Amino acid sequence: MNKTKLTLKDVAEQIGVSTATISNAFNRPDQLSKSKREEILAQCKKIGYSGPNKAAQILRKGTSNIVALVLADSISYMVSDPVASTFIKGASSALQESGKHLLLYAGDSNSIDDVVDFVDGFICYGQPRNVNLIRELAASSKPVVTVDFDIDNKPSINIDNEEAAYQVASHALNKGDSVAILGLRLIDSPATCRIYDSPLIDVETSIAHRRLDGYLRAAEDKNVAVTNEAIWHLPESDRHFARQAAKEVLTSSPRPNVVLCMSDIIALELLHMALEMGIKVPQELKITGFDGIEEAERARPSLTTVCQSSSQKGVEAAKSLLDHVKSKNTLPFEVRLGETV
Amino acid sequence: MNKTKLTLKDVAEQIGVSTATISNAFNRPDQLSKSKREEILAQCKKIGYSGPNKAAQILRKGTSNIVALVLADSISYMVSDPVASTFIKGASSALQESGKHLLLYAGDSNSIDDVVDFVDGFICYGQPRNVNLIRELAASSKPVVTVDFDIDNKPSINIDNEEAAYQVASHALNKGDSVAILGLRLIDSPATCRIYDSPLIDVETSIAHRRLDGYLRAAEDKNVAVTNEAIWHLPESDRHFARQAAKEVLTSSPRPNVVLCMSDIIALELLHMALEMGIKVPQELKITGFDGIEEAERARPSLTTVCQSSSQKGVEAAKSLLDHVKSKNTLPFEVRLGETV
DNA sequence: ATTATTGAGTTAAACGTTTAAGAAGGTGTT
DNA sequence: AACACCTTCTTAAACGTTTAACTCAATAAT
Repeated sequence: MNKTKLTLKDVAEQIGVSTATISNAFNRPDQLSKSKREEILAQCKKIGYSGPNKAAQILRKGTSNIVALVLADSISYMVSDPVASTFIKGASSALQESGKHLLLYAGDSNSIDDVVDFVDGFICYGQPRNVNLIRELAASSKPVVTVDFDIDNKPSINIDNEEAAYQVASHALNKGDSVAILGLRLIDSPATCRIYDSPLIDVETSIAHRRLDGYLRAAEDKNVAVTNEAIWHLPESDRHFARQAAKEVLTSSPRPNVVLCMSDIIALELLHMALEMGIKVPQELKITGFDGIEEAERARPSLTTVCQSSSQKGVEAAKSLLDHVKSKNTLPFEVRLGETV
Repeated sequence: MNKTKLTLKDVAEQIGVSTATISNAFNRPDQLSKSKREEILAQCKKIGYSGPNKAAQILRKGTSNIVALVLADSISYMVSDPVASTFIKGASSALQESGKHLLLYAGDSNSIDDVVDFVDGFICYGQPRNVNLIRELAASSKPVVTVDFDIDNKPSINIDNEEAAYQVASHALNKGDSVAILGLRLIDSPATCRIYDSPLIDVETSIAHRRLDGYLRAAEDKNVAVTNEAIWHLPESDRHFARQAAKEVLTSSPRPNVVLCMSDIIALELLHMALEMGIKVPQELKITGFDGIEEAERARPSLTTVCQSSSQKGVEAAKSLLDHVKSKNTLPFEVRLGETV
């Protein structure tokens, strides 16, 4: 309740020891006799000194216990997307266990240099709109781990998207012969559209392209032709974008009998619209999703999809950052056969 | 690309001016001739100095541009709850506009003192498990704004929960005569249960109690008796807790024909279970929710509920913090009549 | 009895800035 | 010509810690 905040120096004077001793009492118990330490700590409590100022510690120690979570999109989007928010869950709980704090950072802002000086590391989640921004981080001396994309050989957490896409597509294509693909962020367009011959973006780093590769390999294996007119681009895994794409796909003629969707959100929206239109699933239309969110399992008919544990990804990302493990980390996935194929 | 990070001092020496001048070039353009400033900035860019170290700035200036969002529950829960995550959306976008960063802080951890030294302020969202922790913050010199609860006369963002509850309950009670209430965090129990005569918690601060007051006033006005056996406590607005409570309510005899739920998540779960059991809504059972989430509008029959804008709450909370507005801020709400009453 | 070794604490130099106060020179007023 | 007044820049003291290097006894080893 004092007017001005107590400093370590004040406290040292009052107790009658050096500042180093106070500091050690809080940070390095081995540098001190046990009795003195306890005495000091007790005195501090009495005086009302709650420990060394963190801002000063950050400067002096060069470490803050703060980890930045750099999200590809706006925080808005990320927090509403079940996959992303589950990831945040996992990451935050793992970090919290290690006493780290989580700074939420939206990749669509450009003030990352505001924090790079004091943050302990970066977890970069999801294909960023601006790859260069991440490259900048990677060039800093701070540890970086990427999730759901790959960059500059930094440690990264991912599943084998190509193989997962291949497997789930293969199931659907067993019983279908004309296919459409609802893809995610394949080209540079803010709206839902067919990709036609627009140039694909971020082909080396993005999981969307790994999934596309898998779909196409499956199609090839089954001798199903896929033209660019059967491939849609959605700028985000969002209900509204999905709804529009679903409408376009379902009203296109000839209507495909297999639709491969790069997220469950998209697939579910397609499923609902198909049912509204009286299309029988899976008899007339086979649908696959991606991610394995809860809602996909609850849906009727239940969705066929690739299950991956977003929260585990979060945990692994945090661990990887904290342990400075430099290796690539490929997590397992599982195809869940629902009633939509 | 230098081995060791450049400091402002290094740069000053290289350019041949004082450190103050460099600092002013970055922070106080008015202290400098325009030409000199531009020259310095250009030189800095060339040398590879990206600006004053933020950790040092935080210590010296005593401000960090970081705002802590203190969540009542675990980050896990908050991020999955549509209401909370929408709030985070709003808050984060408003903060971002002002160049502030968002530190996510889970109220169930106890390391708040780790950040109190350098954070610029606190937004406290939702009735905290540990009110004393928030009191501690309130006692610090940093600005605090609370949302969805009230403490120590700090600025707070809220709707008139009592009135809102009263209004929505009144609609339902027009056509019903026996009532149950599915409440949120009314007593100190980690499980779903009737409250019977357990002592209510946080009666002065919690919105759950304001809502309960509203429900009870409405019931009184309609001459409907409400015993404590008709009031359930749920520890969280979670599907699983809701499911259990729904089951208990729907199988209790006599079964109430009005159920007032303190969140849409709870109400929706009740609705689904009722439909599964073949109970006709609203003919045999009237249901009201609270919050006005998207899913409530999409449901069939659509939910009757109190609509409040969580994202606007977020924006207002951020503004209130940034502008140091000390006044209480009561936001509007709106009762949306769905097909469930 | 001398020399190492250890334990407990202190001294003082960082960490990288910001900013009040001051100096030097130029411009305008009387 | 003397004075006040800007403008532009510099000096140096904070901001609140941590930690390597040092001192001083006391204990152990030879």
